[in-house]
Amino acid sequence: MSEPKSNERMEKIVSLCKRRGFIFQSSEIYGGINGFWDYGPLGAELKRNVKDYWWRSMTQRRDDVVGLEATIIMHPKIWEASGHTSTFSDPMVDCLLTKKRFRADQVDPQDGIIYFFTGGRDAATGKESPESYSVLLAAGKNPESARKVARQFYAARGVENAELQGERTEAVQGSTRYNPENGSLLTEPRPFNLMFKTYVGPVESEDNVAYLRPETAQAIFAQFSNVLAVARQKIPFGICQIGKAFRNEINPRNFIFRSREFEQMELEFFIKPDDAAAKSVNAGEPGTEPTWGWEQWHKYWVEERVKWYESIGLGRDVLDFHWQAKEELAHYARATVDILYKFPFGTQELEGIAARGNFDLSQHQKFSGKSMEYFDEETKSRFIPHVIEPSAGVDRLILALLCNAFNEEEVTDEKGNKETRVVLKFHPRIAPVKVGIFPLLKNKPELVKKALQVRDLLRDSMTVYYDDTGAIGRRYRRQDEAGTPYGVTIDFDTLGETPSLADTVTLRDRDTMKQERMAIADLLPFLLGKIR
RNA sequence: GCGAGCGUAGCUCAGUCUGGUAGAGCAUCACCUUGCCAAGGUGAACGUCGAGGGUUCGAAUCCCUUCGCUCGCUCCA
Repeated sequence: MSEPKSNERMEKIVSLCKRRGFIFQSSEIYGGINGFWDYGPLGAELKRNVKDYWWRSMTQRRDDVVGLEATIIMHPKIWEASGHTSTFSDPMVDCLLTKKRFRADQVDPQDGIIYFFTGGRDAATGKESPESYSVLLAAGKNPESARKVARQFYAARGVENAELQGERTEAVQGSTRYNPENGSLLTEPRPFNLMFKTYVGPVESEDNVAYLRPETAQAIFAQFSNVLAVARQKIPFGICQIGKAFRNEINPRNFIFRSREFEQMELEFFIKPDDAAAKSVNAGEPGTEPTWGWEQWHKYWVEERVKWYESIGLGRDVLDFHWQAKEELAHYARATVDILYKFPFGTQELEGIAARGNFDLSQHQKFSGKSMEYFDEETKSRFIPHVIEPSAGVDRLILALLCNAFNEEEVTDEKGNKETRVVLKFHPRIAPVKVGIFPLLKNKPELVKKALQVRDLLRDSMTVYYDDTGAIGRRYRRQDEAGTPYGVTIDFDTLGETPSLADTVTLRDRDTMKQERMAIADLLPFLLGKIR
């Protein structure tokens, strides 16, 4: 079985994250807090690189996307319009026998006879349970099967072979209080609100309830008109945002994969409805973007996003794709593609690319009373734009990058001993530290001086890590675990011991462990070429 | 939220059954030594044994509560 192995791999990754300062548990000195994680020195750099690169790719390098940075707490009506207030607080019920959980509104109504019991008692041991319980039995079925379920219920409470107390029956129609699978009574419906609630202002009253946003998308819709008015953009165009979002998850799992406070990178790309696009002047010429319908735009963004993942080292071989079936789609979506990564704990979603129709803008128009219509000069038509939404989770992407980079290699040293080299093979674009700078020996001031000069030469352009402690091999390995793609060593040849090699250094490649000599003057252009 | 397992140094773990006041390896830091892949030597620092309470002359060890982590179920609009 590969199951224990993958857990072992995950444990090694979690351990490395802590040991090297990528990720710590939040509030650890107080025992931690479930579902919250902090990024340490290397993790903070890694995350910043990922977000910066996304931002550059999505907006700075494009003409048709602009940015937004909105607040986390917004007007509570936003969540009514989006549907979060109702759908994010489904009452849940649990089966008292099997503990299986249902959404209260999804329990099928049933008819039949309810068998009530006031308790169970074991005549042999004298043990008893005074808990009342009931079972719903479909009409015409054997009453013994209801009693059997009840005896299981009392057995689970420590009363074996219970004699059932106080049996009585009652016919019902359309009850949703019983588990359709076994007839057992369910718990009372309990609300599960996944939005974090707070109060704006000092008084905690129902009038000033507010929520921490459960997604960043709604802020973009809410500010659509303002951005449209100032950005000098014509549809199709997009608004993107990076920011924190909060969900009071019932059960956070898998390290930082599902946490209660997390960060999203979202684009809302606004397009013409298909009928408006069809009226465009270039209609009939395939591939002319203003005429594209939603399906073409949806495919376009899936492809763009996959290329982006490839450009930071997550190739198609480690990704997977899931085109959601009609019945899986959320209420707002016409189509959704999930981009998944093959994590050690299973293949899980990194990003969802949804075609949302005009659901969100229509809802905000309805709830706010403000028009969300766009006037298209070209076709002289007025419409509420439709939207394609690529929405990625930053933290789960970080986890995917860590899992993908994590390698344990068998290496043989000069004495023939085998040992394990742990190396994080990050793409240089996102690696937290780009280059390590090492004087071969610390106790030779000329080497140290020269090394510090090289450090200063590179430091303005990238993250560098200067290290002069211990043996050179140890320093290389230390940077391997941090995922630093290059190591530069200043040796006696750099100082001119071999005149032809003066002012050259060795450049060590993390992945191949090979070294080449390079002139100091060539370092900066070479490294910039790799990390941009 | 339910069930099971786990929580001892930065990391990996021993010690818990059978109460007597905490250990190993690795890592870290300093100095010495260094000539390119975790070399060697000397020394140092690091734990109220997840937290709180109880039993006891005495608790890492027994009991209760709680928090956290892992797995299964559930949930993931």
